[in-house]
Parts: sequence; C-alpha cells; structure tokens
Amino acid sequence: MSSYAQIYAIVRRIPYGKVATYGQIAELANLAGKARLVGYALFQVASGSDEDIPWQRVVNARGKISYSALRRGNDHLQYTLLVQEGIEFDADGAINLQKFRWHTHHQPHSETV
DNA sequence: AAGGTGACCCTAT
DNA sequence: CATAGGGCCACCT
Repeated sequence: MSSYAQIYAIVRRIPYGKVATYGQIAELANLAGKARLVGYALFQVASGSDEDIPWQRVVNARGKISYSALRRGNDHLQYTLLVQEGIEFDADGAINLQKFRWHTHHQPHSETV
C-alpha cells in the first residue's frame, strides 16, 4: 500500500466540523516527521480528483490555511468550506486548534490539550 | 545524475 | 508577530 493511500485513508476519517494538521496526519499514517508528503498528496487530490476526500479539513500546525499561488484559488475555497462547516477563524486567520482539532485514540504523543 | 521546489514542522533569534 | 536555518521526501527539470 502506498503512503499516499494511507494518507488519504486517514484524511477521510476526519469528522465534519473538525480539522487536523499535516503533521498529525503524517503521524497517524506512520510517516512521522514527513509532513511535507501529506501536503504533496493533498495537492494532487485537490487539483483534479474524483475521490471523496475532505482535503479542506487539513491545516498547518499553527491552525492556519497554507496559502499558495500554486493552488489557484483552492486555498480560498478551503476557507469557505471550513466556515460552512462551522469552523471559526480569529482575526489572524487562525483556527483555535484546542477547540476544533480532531482527536484520535492512538496518537503516539500526548500533547498539551 | 544532481539540484531545485514545495498545501510542512520545529527551534532559535 | 516575522525571519532564518535545518530536516523531511516525492517530483520535475
């Protein structure tokens, strides 16, 4: 099974109204420390896919959407979709991860929650 | 084959 | 808060 398939499988588990970080997805997919791969995998999904993957629910470790010209507007679409799910952004455009982060039962590292 | 790039992340300044 | 540097690895010249 490719790493990407594993990544997609994890992302599909993120529940409506919750978000996860790239690093978190990487850990759950047995790719700890390789968060860039998650971003790369999701880039391919958003840019032409029929797969049913809630890619919008993945943000960076600071709780922000990763904007990039390469995304051609998908980054702004991500913001819109998240707001529609009831996720709130503060004045700096950041999500309160303590409140909206997706928690799983088998995370290797416990974090200050 | 080798170097640059990027939906990342962490620590230090 | 912003910037910089190091680490990560698949993809594209």
